[in-house]
Amino acid sequence: MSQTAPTRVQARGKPHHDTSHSVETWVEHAETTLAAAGRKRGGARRALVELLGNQQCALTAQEIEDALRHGGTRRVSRASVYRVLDELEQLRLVQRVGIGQRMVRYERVSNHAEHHHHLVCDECGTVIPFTDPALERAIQTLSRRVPLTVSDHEIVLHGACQDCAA
Amino acid sequence: MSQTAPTRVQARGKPHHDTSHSVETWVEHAETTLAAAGRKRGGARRALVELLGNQQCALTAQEIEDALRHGGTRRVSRASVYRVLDELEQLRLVQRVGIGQRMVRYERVSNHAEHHHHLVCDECGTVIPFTDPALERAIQTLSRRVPLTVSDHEIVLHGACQDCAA
DNA sequence: GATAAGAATGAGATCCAGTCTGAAATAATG
DNA sequence: CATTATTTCAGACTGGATCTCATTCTTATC
Repeated sequence: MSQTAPTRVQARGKPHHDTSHSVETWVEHAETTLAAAGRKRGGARRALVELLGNQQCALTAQEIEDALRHGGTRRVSRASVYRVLDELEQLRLVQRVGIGQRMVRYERVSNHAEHHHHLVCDECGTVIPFTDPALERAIQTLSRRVPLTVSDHEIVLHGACQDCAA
Repeated sequence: MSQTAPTRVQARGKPHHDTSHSVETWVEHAETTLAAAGRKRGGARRALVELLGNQQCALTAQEIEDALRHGGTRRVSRASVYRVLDELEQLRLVQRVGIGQRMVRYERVSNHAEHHHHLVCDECGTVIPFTDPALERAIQTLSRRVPLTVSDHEIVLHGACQDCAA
């Protein structure tokens, strides 16, 4: 199991994750895919893609709207946030994460190396990403036996984080 | 992997699952727990407990309200549905299931033998329960290594069901 | 670089699952 | 059956998400 820091909106600028081994970053991939789908390049969508590209973990629409407003980037209307998120989801660039909280969260679809799941503290709501190869193998095996053409999976562990359990 | 029928609101009457090996049914356990918590026995709560006891899988609040209205049982107000669901969740008799759809779903907390997870068809929204011991073992092992006191977990496989994939 | 066609965006109305409130009904107890 | 606390109901309200449509921006073409 490897694990990174709790969810927080990343500042703009260079992505914090290591992309040196990738042929293209998620942002590049997203823009290519969008272009291939015949989309024009508006400012709102570009700002959103850039923001999502810098995130380590899932954000709510609210967090995205606030981050864009206060982050120095252009302000983006709520309608655009949801519309763009839907488009990106359609193109499999972004996925919804249903973490049991009230609000839906969104995060970019990662390449295999970055694929992760979530730990959720039911006390304070903190979301922590983790990865576990053994779990992924179990899911792979299971997916073949199931009466569903599996395209995706989601795993959430609920409990009390170290601060709240203390 | 074992698997049961797609989610559907079960008719009232005898529970469809096999309880012959249990010392007490979930409904009995729920009523005992409720009584121990000093609760009186109102009609709305009793109707809800009975309905949930007959379900194989998670329902939305809407489905519960409709099932009670049309199922011959007494009508129960929306406020009561949510209130009772909250109480039952508090007492660990019911758990929320965040399946990625808009609405939250609720299902009774099962004994170990009945513990299951969900397959969701992203086309038609059908929810199918499944169980997988290997997956549970992987989760068990993982839970010990994680910076969270794990109390629960949730696994959802997304994809296209046999009807929709065809 | 002007122009036209259509895509992208914003502001605000609208929807709806879920929550809250206050009054009325019901259950437990003596 | 009277008392008292719990339970329930109807309906108002909240807030995240969606929809509408007028306006602005992109891009293709000239």
